[in-house]
Amino acid sequence: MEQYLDILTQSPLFANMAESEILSVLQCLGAQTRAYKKGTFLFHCGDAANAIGFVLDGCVTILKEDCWGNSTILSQAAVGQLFGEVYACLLGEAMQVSVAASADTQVLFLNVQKMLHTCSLACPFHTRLIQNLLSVIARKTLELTRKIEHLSKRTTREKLLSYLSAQAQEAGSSRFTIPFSRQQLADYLTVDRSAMSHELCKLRDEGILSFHKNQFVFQNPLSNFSNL
Amino acid sequence: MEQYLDILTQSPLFANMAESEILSVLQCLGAQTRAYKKGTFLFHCGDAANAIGFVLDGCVTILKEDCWGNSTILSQAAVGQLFGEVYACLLGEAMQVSVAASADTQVLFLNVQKMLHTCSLACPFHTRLIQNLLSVIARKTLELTRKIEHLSKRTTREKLLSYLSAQAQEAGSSRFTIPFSRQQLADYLTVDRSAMSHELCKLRDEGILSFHKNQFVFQNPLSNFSNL
DNA sequence: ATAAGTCTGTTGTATTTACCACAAAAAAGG
DNA sequence: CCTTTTTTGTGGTAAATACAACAGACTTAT
Repeated sequence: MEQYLDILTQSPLFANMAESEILSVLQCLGAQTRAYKKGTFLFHCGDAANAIGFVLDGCVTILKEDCWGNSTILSQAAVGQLFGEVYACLLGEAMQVSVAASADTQVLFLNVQKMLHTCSLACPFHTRLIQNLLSVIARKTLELTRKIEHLSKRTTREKLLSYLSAQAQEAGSSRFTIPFSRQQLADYLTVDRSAMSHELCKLRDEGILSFHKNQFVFQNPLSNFSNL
Repeated sequence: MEQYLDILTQSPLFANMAESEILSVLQCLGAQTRAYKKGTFLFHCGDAANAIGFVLDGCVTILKEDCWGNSTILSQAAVGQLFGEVYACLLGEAMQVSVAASADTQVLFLNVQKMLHTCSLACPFHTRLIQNLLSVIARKTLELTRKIEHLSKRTTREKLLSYLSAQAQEAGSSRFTIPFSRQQLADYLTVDRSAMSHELCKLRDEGILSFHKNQFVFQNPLSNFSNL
């Protein structure tokens, strides 16, 4: 496990924990590592997960199969990332997704029940770990909520303005940089890239904003970025 | 607090806890009740919340104000429901929403840090409470993820099929009932009601599904509802 | 039973979007 | 420096959507 310590320490799940504390808590949880060949399934839809998966090496794909057999890739978890953390916190909840190894993969499994119950008296790092887990899931919820806010808008224009406005608010300035390319932004907002590009240019021509690459500036002098 | 016990016991946050245990844990957390007049703000955008709000009486509105001053109602929390639980788990995270009382309201505040740290040795109900909190947030994440799956589809037809297919999977049958009226379903999928109604009838005319009120049946004999 | 109100399906039209193809600009690589 | 690849803006067209308006079915209240 020592070989993976640099990956573990960078994960928000082990934030504010020393290397020795991480190793100690892993031992205390009886965390298990398992290897999967590329293409094999870690979980099938309908399974009940009771452990968080931490990708130590390789990559896994989270995918969904609808009732016609079509499968869609929902997301991927690369080295250092978690998967199944939501289901692991919901005992008895059947997974509605499947997880497959998209490369030869090493996964560390962390049992949430043990995390909550085992030796909480003896091991002070437990509290930290639980707090980190809460933070990880809460942050995910926050991100999903924001995304839904944008996706809930009807038109491409409204989705764009909702996203850009939120980015400006977060930056606390009418000048801000976004972490997406045009195609990535279109994917995030689930709109057509060229239609989005078209809207962006219309907004520019209307004098509402200007942009250069990933840097945007809201022009409207009425914009109020104080926390009203 | 005893007068609110029937409300508390029904909340998932206090699931599997006896009335005496709930009272005990509230005392142990030093939970505070506060009253708000209709129309007053509990939190403003930019504030940092460190406690979960539990609505004992009345109702609160969670709303967002964009940088042009337009405000949108995101959701409401009625009696027995929680708000701010996500921000309370993310210490130092500035709220991007505001919370206002939409009626004269009584709110019980539960400090998450105390929940994680205080007297975890002495009070065995702490573990239960933490597990419940994890479950509440994890379930919310799950619901948001599902909604995003549907909203991410481009067309009304695809959104409908995504939602209905998921409902059928959940019911484990091609015959299932949905908890929405047409207007509520259109709002959930953020599409136009009449356009959605139109698509529904097209799907019916194409022999893909049939429906009566809120009861739907997928007709396609190829439908496979096993957990493949 | 009647009336008022709500929910749902239907239609037509203006608007918006997706999709395609393409060219200019930028970035990456040799 | 030139070539190759990627990214981005632009235009046209077919398709999908929003919007409004309305009629029939169904509910609820009187």
